[in-house]
Amino acid sequence: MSEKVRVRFAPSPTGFQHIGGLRTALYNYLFAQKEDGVFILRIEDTDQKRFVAGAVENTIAFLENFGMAPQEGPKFQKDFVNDLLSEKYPGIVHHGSFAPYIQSEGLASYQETALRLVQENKAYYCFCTAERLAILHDEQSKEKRAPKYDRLCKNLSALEIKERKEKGEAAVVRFAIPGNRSAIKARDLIHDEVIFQAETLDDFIILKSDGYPTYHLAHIVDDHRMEISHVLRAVEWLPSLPKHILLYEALGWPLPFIGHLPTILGSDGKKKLSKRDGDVSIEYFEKAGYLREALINFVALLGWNPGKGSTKEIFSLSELVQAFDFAQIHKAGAVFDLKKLDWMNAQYLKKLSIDELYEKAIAFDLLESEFFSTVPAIKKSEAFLKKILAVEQDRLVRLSDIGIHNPFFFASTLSYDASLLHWKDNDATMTKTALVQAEKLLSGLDETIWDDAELLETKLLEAAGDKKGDFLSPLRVALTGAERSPSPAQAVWVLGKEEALLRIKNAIEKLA
RNA sequence: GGCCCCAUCGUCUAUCGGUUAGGACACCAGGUUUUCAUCCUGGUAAGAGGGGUUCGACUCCCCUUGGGGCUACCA
Repeated sequence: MSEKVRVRFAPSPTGFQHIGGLRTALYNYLFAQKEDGVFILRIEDTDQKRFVAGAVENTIAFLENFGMAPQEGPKFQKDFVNDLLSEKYPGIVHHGSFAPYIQSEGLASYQETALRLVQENKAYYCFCTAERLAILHDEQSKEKRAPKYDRLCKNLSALEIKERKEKGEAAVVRFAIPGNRSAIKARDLIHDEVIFQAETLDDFIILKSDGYPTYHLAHIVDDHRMEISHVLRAVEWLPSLPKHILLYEALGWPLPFIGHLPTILGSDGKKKLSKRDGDVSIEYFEKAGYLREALINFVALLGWNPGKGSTKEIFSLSELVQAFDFAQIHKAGAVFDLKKLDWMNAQYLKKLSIDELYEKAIAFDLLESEFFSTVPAIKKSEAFLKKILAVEQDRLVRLSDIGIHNPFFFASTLSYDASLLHWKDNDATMTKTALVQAEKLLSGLDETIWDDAELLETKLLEAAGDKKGDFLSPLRVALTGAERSPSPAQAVWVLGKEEALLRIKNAIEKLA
């Protein structure tokens, strides 16, 4: 490949980024990095009706947050190159020498291209109303024929077109499917050769009556203008590939390499992932406590794998760049399995240092959660939280799990049934003996030992001897009041001398 | 209806004509452990069906079946 690799992620600003968008962006980014090419963001906002305010800003932030900042595209104002944007996108400018990167900012280029096709007799104006089209489609589907435009407007005279336009009749521009083709052969990076029947193709609209282009025209004009070398997009586009090929041919432009990515399916294993499968937005997963690194890693493996017999599954972004190769991209769709995401997220959480984990937790706004709203300030301190994190790290699946499984660490008083203190069939006397012994041991320990969880563990195990359950179980319950909890040594370490001893004393009183 | 795509354990997948079909998640059992979790060991579990091609097919071809996508002045 001698030509420079230039790829683009081209979402429309119709909502927030979702799992499928993350993967499309990721594969494009990985390929660009791998080939030392350019990764471009382009906004396809040619549908005025579906425009969602804030979506462009959200998309830019999304790519930056996930470490996939594009080299070219719309950017926040701080490092702009030129600012040709209308007031529709305040605070955003074009970054790169192929501006505009937002389609609504360059309508003239699509209109000129459409006009050129009309002049060359490869496209034509159509004045048919939505009503007529609906009736036509109804008739055709009743006769079980494929809905197809009947070309009523195809041979309108120049004069008639002029008159109707002057009368104010709305017109679209339709591409005229050439009649000299029986089949259209396409070469796909992932699907290899795909052959389409030309006779099934409709004279599709390339320019809408509001002057905006449709996707079909717009993306081709821009991919050509931006010298895009490879297009990696969702497989939903595969059926319209022959239209695009015909457009490229009519325009006399070379076709980029095109690959169609497999679907990401919902948990039912059938339909493509959608809102029906719970929220699929990236924001939802971030709020649920999944790490971006884990999300990237997980989504990368949905439809791709390193191949060559590799069993590696944990990949950093840079490792993905190294391993990426679209010869290994799958054709079949992949089910989004939340359980495996949970596992992967837990793996990432375990790898972090306590300081890193703490930073993630704070960035996650952990302390603003409902659980922490009732926690006293002293137990929201950095020192205390880091102890909690150290104890919980191996048990965490998501950041949102922090604290909630061990509420007793945050409570000021414990409420539990005294019978819980007894180890197996032990009676009250034995339990009391164990707790008194523990209290004696702990109150006699040197202050420095209290900061050392491992040493505390050693001391407690020493004292327990071969009667671990008899000694440690009552102590654990005395400290936590819970059937399940971290170990007594960890509980003692987290709570500190004063609170630990108080809880043991309360437990002894419960037995009296 | 038409067109197009797809098909290995429940799920993600390895295999690119010759393997006891491998790994991971999930699940089950056992071990470590004072409980929970982590961790370790083991186990259950797959080439949709039918034809070809071939000395030999999960692998190549065809058909069937099943699933999905597209079929808008949405992308």
